[in-house]
This record gives sequence, C-alpha cells and structure tokens, in this order.
Amino acid sequence: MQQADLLHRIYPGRRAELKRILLQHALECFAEFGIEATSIEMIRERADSSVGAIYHHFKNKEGIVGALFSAALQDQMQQRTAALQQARGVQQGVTVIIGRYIDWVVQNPDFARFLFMARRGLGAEQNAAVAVQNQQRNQAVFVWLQQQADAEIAQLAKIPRELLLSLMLGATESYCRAWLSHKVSTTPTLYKQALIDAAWQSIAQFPAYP
Amino acid sequence: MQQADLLHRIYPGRRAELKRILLQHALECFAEFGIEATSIEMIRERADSSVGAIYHHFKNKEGIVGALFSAALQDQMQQRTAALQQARGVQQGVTVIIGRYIDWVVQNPDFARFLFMARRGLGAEQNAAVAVQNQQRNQAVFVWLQQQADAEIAQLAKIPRELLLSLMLGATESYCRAWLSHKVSTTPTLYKQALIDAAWQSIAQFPAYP
Amino acid sequence: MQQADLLHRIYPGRRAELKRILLQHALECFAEFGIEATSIEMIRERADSSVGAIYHHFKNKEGIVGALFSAALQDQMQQRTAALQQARGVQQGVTVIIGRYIDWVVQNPDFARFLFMARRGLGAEQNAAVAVQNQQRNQAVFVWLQQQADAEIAQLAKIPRELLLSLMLGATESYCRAWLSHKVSTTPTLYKQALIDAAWQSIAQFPAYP
Amino acid sequence: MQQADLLHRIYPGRRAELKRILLQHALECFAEFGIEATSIEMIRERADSSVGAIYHHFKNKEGIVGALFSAALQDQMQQRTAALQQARGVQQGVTVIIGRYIDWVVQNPDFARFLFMARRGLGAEQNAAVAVQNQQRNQAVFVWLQQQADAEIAQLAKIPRELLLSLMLGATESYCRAWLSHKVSTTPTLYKQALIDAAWQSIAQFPAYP
DNA sequence: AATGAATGAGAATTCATTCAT
DNA sequence: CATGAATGAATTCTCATTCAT
Repeated sequence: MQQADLLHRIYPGRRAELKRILLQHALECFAEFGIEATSIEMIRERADSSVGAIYHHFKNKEGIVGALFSAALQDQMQQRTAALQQARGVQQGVTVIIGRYIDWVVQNPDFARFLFMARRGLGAEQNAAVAVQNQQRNQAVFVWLQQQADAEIAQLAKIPRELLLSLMLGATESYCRAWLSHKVSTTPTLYKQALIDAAWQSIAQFPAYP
Repeated sequence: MQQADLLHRIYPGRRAELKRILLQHALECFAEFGIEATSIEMIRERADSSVGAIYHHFKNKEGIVGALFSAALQDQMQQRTAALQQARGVQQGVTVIIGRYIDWVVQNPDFARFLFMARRGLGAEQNAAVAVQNQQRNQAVFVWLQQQADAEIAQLAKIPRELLLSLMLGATESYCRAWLSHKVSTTPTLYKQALIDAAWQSIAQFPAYP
Repeated sequence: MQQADLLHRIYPGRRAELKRILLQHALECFAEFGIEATSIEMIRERADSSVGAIYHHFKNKEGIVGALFSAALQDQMQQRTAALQQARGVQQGVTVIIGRYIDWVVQNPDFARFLFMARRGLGAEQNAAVAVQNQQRNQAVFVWLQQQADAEIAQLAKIPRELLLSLMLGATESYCRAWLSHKVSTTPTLYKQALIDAAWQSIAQFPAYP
Repeated sequence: MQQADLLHRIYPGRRAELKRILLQHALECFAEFGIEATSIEMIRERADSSVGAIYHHFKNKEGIVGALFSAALQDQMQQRTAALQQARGVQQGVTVIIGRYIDWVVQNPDFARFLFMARRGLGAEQNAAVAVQNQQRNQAVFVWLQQQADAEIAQLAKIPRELLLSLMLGATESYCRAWLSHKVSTTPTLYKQALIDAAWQSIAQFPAYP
C-alpha cells in the first residue's frame, strides 16, 4: 500500500481524494489480474464507488491506465532526477540510477508490476503521451551523463546509445521482474551492490569494436 | 514467417498441416494485438478455416496459447542444448547461451514477442505445465555449468543462483525486448559480441560479498 | 438563427435570457442529431452552462422538448391567426394558410425540423398538452373557414373534414420536409404560388362523391 | 401481421426463417415505440431468440434498421413497377401510383410507420444505401412518365421535377400519416379516388409560371 | 473431420437525474 | 440561483464455446 504515497505526490489535495482511491484500487487489480482481465466493475466494487464516478474522472478504462502510467513514469523520473543532482562522476551516476531504480521498485511493487505490462491496450493518443514521457525519462539520464567531465566519460562514449540502457539496467530489470513475479524470493535490495558492480564492470570494460 | 520452421520442427508431418496453419496465424495475431485482444474469429478469418476446426484441434483458446508456449520453450531449449554440447568451459558456455538466445529471437520474432507477454491468461493447468518447461529450460543451463571443470567454475560459485540468469541474460533480454517493440532499430545480432563480453565481465569480475 | 426571434416572442424579457439561450442550443442539437441522440451534456456544453441550471429551468429533458414544442405551435398559430384576420373569403384563406406556413418554415427551419420529428419521446402529460395545442391550431382553421360566407363555402362543405387539411397542406408539407432534409434545394418560397394554386385546384374541383 | 408476406417476398427460403422472425418483431417494436426506444433486448424477448443470434444475422442494431428500410423500399418499388407496366398514359400512371401507394400502406402499416420515421440513426454507410434505393424508387416514376406519349405529357413538362412528387403524393402521404398515427380513423382506401382526383387536378391545372 | 448458426454471460459505456456545497 | 461530482439503471456489443448437420 506504499504506493499511496506516490499517488499523493502526483495527485495532491483533498479534491483528488476519490481520484486517488480509484487509481489505488485500479492499480491493485491491474497488478493482480492484468489490465484486460480487470473489469470496471471490479474496480468499482473494491473502491466502493460507482461506475459513473469512474467515468466522470477518467472518461475511459484507457484513461485509468493512462493516468497510472503517467503517474508512475513521472514519479520515477522525479526520484531519479533528484538523486542525480547529488551525484558526481559517471560511476556515481550509474550507482544512483540502479540504486534508485531498485528502491522505487521495492517501494512501489504494484506500480512496478504495472509498468512491466505490455502497454498494448492504449489507443494512439494515450500511447503517444506515454511514449513521450518514457522518452523523457531516458533522455534525462543521457543528458546528465554527458554533463559529467571525469575520465570515465571517454569510456562511455564507446558504447552505442541504444545499447547503454540495456547494459546499465538490463540485469537489474530482469531480477526485479523475477522478484515481482515471485520466481525468486530475495529482495533486490540485498543484491543492490552486486547489480551496481556488475553493471559497472559491463560498462567500464566495454571494449572498442571496429 | 520463419517461425514456420519452428512449427514444422515441433509439429512435423502432413496430418498436422492444419494445426500448423492455425498456430501460425494465431501467433501472428497474438504478437500483433496481444493474447486477450485476439478473438477466435480473428484467427479463423486469417487461417480461412472454421471455428469448429479450431476447437477440434485445440479444445480451447487456452489450448492454442499453451501449444504455442510449449512449442516455443521446447524449441528454444533444444537449440540451446544442442549448442551447449559443443561448448567447453564456462566462458564458451556463456557465449553459446547468449548467442543462441539472440539467434533464436531474430529468427522467431513473433514467438519471442509472444514469450515476452505476461502469461496471465493461462488457467492453472496450462500455467503449471509452462512453469515446469520454463524451469527445465533454466535448469539445463545450471546442470551444464556445473559439469564444467575449468578454473572459472570457482568464480561462478560465488554468484547466487537466483541472480546468475539475470547477470547472464538480463542485458540481452532487455535489448531484444526493445528491438522487438521497435524502440531501437539495430538488430541484436550486431551487438552479439558486445553483449557476450558485457555479460562475461559482469560474471568474471563478480566479487565475493560477505 | 432567426428562431431567436421566435423565442424572444414567446419568452420575452431579461429574466428569461438563460432560458432562451438553453432552448436555442437545445433546438439546434435536436434539429441536428434528433431528440434522443441529444444528451443534456451536449446542450450544457454548447450553451456553456451547467447541468444544474438546465434542470432548474426545465425540470426534465422532456421539459425542454415540451417547451420547444409549445413555443413552436403557439408561434405558428399566432402568425396564422393574425394573417387570417385580414383574409376575406375561402380562397384568400387557403392562400394565407399556405403562405404563412411556408414563411414560418423558411424563417424557423430548426423549429420546423423539430416539429417534423415524431414526438414519441414525450411522456403522457406533455404529449397530451402538445396534442391539445395541435388540435387548437387546426381547429382555428376550421372555425375561420366556417365563418366565411362566400360562394365557395358550399364547395368546401363537400370535403370531409379529416381530409381537408391533407388536401390543403399535404403537398406543401411534403415539399418543405424535402427541403429541410436537403433532398431538394429550391426554397419553398419560390414555389409558394404554385403550391397555393395546386391546393386550390384540389379543393375547388373536389367532386361530390356518393 | 400482413407484413409477413413482404418479408417472405424479400427474404424467401427456409434458411432465412430466423432472419424473418427477427425482422418481423423488430419492425413491430420500431413501429410501436420508435427506433431509439427499442432495445435489442426487447426484440430478443419478443422473438424468443438470443442476442448473439441477432448480432450474428445483422451485425448491428443499425443493421436491423437498414435491412428493414431496404426491404420496404424494395417491395414498394416492385409493386409500383409491376402496376405501372399495365398503365397507359399519364393520368393512368398517377392513378396507379397513388392507388398502389395507399394499398401498400394499408397492407403494411408497420412498415409504413417505419418508413415515416426520420432515419437519423443510420451511419454513413447504411444511410447512403438507403438514399440510393430511395432515389431509384423515385427515378422509376420519372422514367415511366417520360415514356408516355399522350397529350398530357406536355402539361407535365411544365412542372418542376423536384415539385412533382410533392404534388402527386403529398396529400396522400399526409393523410396516410395521419391515419397511421390514429389522428383520423377513416381508412385511406375510402378516400383513394378523392386523393387521385385531387392530385390530378393539381397536376392537370398547373399553370405556366414565368 | 469440418462447418457455422446459436447461445448467453459479461464487458464497456452512456446518460438522465439528484444533491451537497 | 448556480455548479458539477456522484449515482446506477439500462444499453449495445463481444466472444468463448457448444452442437446439430
């Protein structure tokens, strides 16, 4: 239920009370049964509200999904950006990015499960909006990295951009995914340092290919 | 359409002709629209067959999904196992596993997309069957690794089992996923060596944690 | 937008300002989409008002429909009655009735479209009220006709009452209907004399049936 | 219930049995409550069938409406065309057109009520199809008239085309409409000759306007 | 084996209307 | 008087599945 904090961050104030409640229960349903298998009626029942209210606030089922996507990406980016402010040098950057990622997943497991779902149901509009936010989230990392001026920055330049995020977060994502679906039981937090070290090795030792 | 080969491998012979056709078109629909958004009618239309025929061959919509999951996992494991036969030592093993994984994804993109889908739609029965096959697929890797007797085997022992697969395939999976959803355009094949090297660094440099 | 005049005639004064605005936009929606397909929300949006205000002024959706029906019939009858004051003799009466009818339709096309809609949506109460007004509108014609004392009045007596209105206005109504739905493009005004002459022929030459 | 004949004419054969039943009950509902106020459930209940069957046969609610429109217009045109075969000269033509129109309305009152409903609910596709059929129905009259070679044909040429149908059928339509909605009680059949004579007067005496 | 008509539970969505502020 | 959030019944439509031919 800690994702309640996230929703308070993104939708603050009294007037958004019902909105937060609805999103909270929608998220739980989505995380538990999947987006398509969750019906409006299920959300309505859990939230002890009415269909009308749901449609009044979100217009659509897709509107709910979009709002959740948006909130999650926005929050994740804010946390990451804030943390990057304090970091100096590429290695610290990688440490912060992976560390924050793990923290966020552990603190918001339902949101994390939700983000891991393929976002197919989204129509053109919502999809575009999410794509943009996703783009921004990644872009922020690249921008920060390029502002660094330490010796490692040259090493980083050898890695193709499109590959970089996979090298940095691939293993972490993979483990978090396994943890969220209960295929492994050790919390990612315990492997935080290991995953940071592993990513750093991948990046720091990346050879120059012709 | 190269996944036709895969289906021929798993369902050979003349009598399975219609079965292959149905699975082929079902797969395409699933990969394009998602499992839930694909209706029997859509498959029927593409395959130019009849609802009756589909139910005759698969009993269920879940039956189709299960057959595809099964075929994919089985084929992926056969390819990997065959390749591992030739490998000697841990490093060659990692190389083979990542290499084969990339090859399989590139040769069977629709199957790969399909495997990346959350398999929530599956009922208890099918789900258990898939879980077992998945387990076997991973187990095979561990068994092979433990049979190796080179110096690196000691290094490997320092890595927690539940973390190993993420370190080995996490980055690769991450990049393949991005490629399959057209977020990046360079074929994974071009980064095969880079991904192998990166994984090997992660594993070989893994420190001993207390 | 000339129907604004009509509304000013029926609902004069400053205090009825919002009422007129709401009716005006409701009418446009009804004429464009039909009564059932028009939602309160659509009217609210066009009138840039609030649901509450609408319900305050009209109690009901049916209340809006009833008010419009009433206003239209009342206005049409007033115009006709005023014009009949000046007419002398049956032929002039027919001329005036058809002429005014065409003028009214051309000046209030949306109201005319609205009147042509089947008034099924109306509940018992409103329906009865409208039926009464409609009855009065027609009755006025018969009363006026019977007050005439010229030679033609004998001819008129040969025509069954229930048939008379159809003979007099049938063709005109038919053409106006076609014009309002854009099936023909020439304004009825251009055919005013022709329609008057045709109606007069039908009536004047009406033979005595056994 | 005589419209059952009409449906047998347009949808003959055993295999169309359910289709006819569904259309029959849909028509009754439409004629009684209006198109929008009739729900699929009402039709299903009367026809003692299933929602699925309805959608299987007509795809849409609009599909039902379209099928009924189409059947009505087609039948009306066939009857009229057949009758016109026997007619010689303009006057006989007018007689036949009005006579058949009245017969058709009296024999198929529900279909007639249905045709008198504004066809707003129809989407672009269906609407176009109906417009075409409607066009053909009218065109057939014009074509037949122009093939006549008697003296009256010159008189007819003075009447603008767009006006002709209103002059010919306006009064009849008006009376039938009133009869179908129970505003008058005498069957149109009794006024058949009167309406024919009246229309003929309108047409034959039509003066030349500048 | 193959076909496709028929079934009916269940899903998303709309909309008139009420009522607290 | 005005506002707009909230309600919930009703509607259209989808779709997996069955079964007679």
